[in-house]
Amino acid sequence: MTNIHDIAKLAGVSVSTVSRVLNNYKYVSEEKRLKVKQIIKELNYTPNNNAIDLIRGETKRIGVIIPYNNNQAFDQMLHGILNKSSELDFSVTVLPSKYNKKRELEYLAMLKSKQLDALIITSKANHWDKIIPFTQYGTIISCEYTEREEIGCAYVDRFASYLEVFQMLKQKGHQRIAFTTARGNESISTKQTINAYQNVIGEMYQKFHIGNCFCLEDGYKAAEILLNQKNRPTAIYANGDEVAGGIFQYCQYNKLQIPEEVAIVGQENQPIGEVLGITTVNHRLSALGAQAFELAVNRTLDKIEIPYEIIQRSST
Amino acid sequence: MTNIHDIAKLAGVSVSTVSRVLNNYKYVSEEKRLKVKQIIKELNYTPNNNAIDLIRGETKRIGVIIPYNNNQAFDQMLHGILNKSSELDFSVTVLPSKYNKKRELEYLAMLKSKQLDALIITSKANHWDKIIPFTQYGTIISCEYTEREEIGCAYVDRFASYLEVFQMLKQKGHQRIAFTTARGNESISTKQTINAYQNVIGEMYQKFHIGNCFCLEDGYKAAEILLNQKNRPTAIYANGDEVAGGIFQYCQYNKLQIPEEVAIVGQENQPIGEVLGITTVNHRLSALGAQAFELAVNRTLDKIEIPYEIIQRSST
DNA sequence: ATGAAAGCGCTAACAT
DNA sequence: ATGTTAGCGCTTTCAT
Repeated sequence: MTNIHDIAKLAGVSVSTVSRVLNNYKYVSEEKRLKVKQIIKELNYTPNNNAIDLIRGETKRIGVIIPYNNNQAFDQMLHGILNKSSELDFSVTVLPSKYNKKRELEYLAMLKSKQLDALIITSKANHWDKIIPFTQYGTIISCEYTEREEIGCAYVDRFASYLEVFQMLKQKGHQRIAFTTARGNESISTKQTINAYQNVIGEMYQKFHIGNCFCLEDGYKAAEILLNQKNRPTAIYANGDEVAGGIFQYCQYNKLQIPEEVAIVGQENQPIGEVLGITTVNHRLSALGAQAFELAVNRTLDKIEIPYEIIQRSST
Repeated sequence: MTNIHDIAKLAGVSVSTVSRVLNNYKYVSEEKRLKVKQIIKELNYTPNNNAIDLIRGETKRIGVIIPYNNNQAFDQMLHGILNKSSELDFSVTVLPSKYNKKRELEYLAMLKSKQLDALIITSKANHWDKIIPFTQYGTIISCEYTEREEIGCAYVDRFASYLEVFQMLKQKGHQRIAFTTARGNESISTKQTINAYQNVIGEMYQKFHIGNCFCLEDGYKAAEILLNQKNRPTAIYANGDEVAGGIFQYCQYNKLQIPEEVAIVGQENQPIGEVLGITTVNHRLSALGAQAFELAVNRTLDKIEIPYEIIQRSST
């Protein structure tokens, strides 16, 4: 492997001069600059980035913790992040956590071991108290709101969006409203959904909440359970358009009129929802990811809210 | 920043002993090992990975070049890769190319500058001749078949799958078959599709080929163009289930019976296709990605074929 | 404008 | 079993 010393020797200059040429410093005579460039080209030399990272103490690399890597919501965030990374000169390393606390901490430790300049947490398993200490080693940006001032965040006011959906449904005359969520009660968004439900509808009715819904099939099964109850719900708020699609499919298969017999609302404005005419809440997760990435690159700890929008379609 | 020397000094040993403890070497007395570990804990010390990467000459990091980061097909490959990366102890850096040749070469140069141990190319813009030279700096794995023996690949026999679809359609009595593709004629899969078409149907009829189709909306527009011709096609082979979904939507909106008036075939077995009952070709892109990742990690240049499957549904 | 030299933080060959 | 030391390949003072 040819290195900076080889170049220096062959160009008849010192390593510092080569380094200056490499980094476009001024104060190098045009003559030597040209000579060095020529040798570099001849030897097809490229500097070793690990040495540069070591000495500079930064890598221009940003990590993104993603719990599931086949989930629409996190995919959207990742898309936003990746788009932004093309513009800025940073590369992104994707870190799948599956909400494993230990693994998540290992990823955080990558800040400490200088492998990452910053870390974007799309969703976390550990408590903030476990995470905050790592902010001394690099910027940490969250895609969920937190008051902790050591953490920057790009977030959407999910509680407000949940509230609005339940209110909209109630206004349309629905009294028995069910909903699905991804993780169980340990997740913030599940808590917020339940909270919003109680706020608008009142007492929580356990049989109208199905957890662990991620994909189409989960939605289908959820619908099966929900709609086979004696006093079945007249509206279902799904935690994603794919899940909503599964519910839609179940209704279609069982000849349940939408929205007359069952109204459906999804989330994230996916093509599947568009094609089925499912009312949805667009949380603009791609824009959120892009914003998070900008915060990470600029090492800014601002709290930036991304506005959501409800898209009315024929399913409500 | 505390480093290995600090630990050595405080533990009353040499740096090599600390290094040995760090790397779980034998031949360290239990006494010193304990002492070192204690000091490490006390100082909350973590080795600087850049120094390790520099000296070892490898990073345990694999790059993945992805042309579009909001495309079902590439998303699936990425999912497969990411899943595999959780098992193996490698991290993955995602490199969005948008088929920009210069950018793609910059990514390849990351092998040379030691930022990456290996590179997975899901789809490329440059000619192999431009890419091959970089194989001397690291393993390069392609997700498309190539005869070049310097390149390992995990691939699906797309030509065979295209052939089979056209044959299946022909057998069902279709004579006017149209199809959509992503990129134009510069892409391999477009060429293969056309090739298969000619092989089964005969002379290529330009008006039955719509390029630049990526999403639902593109499919809708393609259907609009295709189905408004005097001698319109009776079957459309879409280059993805989302595009197929757009075609489906157009047909539904315009009261065209599926499959009686228009048969539709998609690709990649996405939820949207499942819910709409669209016949599809599952190219098992996720498995393909996982396989590519394994090849990359093991620095193996094998050519491994992933079998595809055709899933018959009500749209044909 | 240019070069010498001191690191950056670590591993590993060599010696003991 | 442990320590000494020479790098890995680069940047950056500090002289000149």
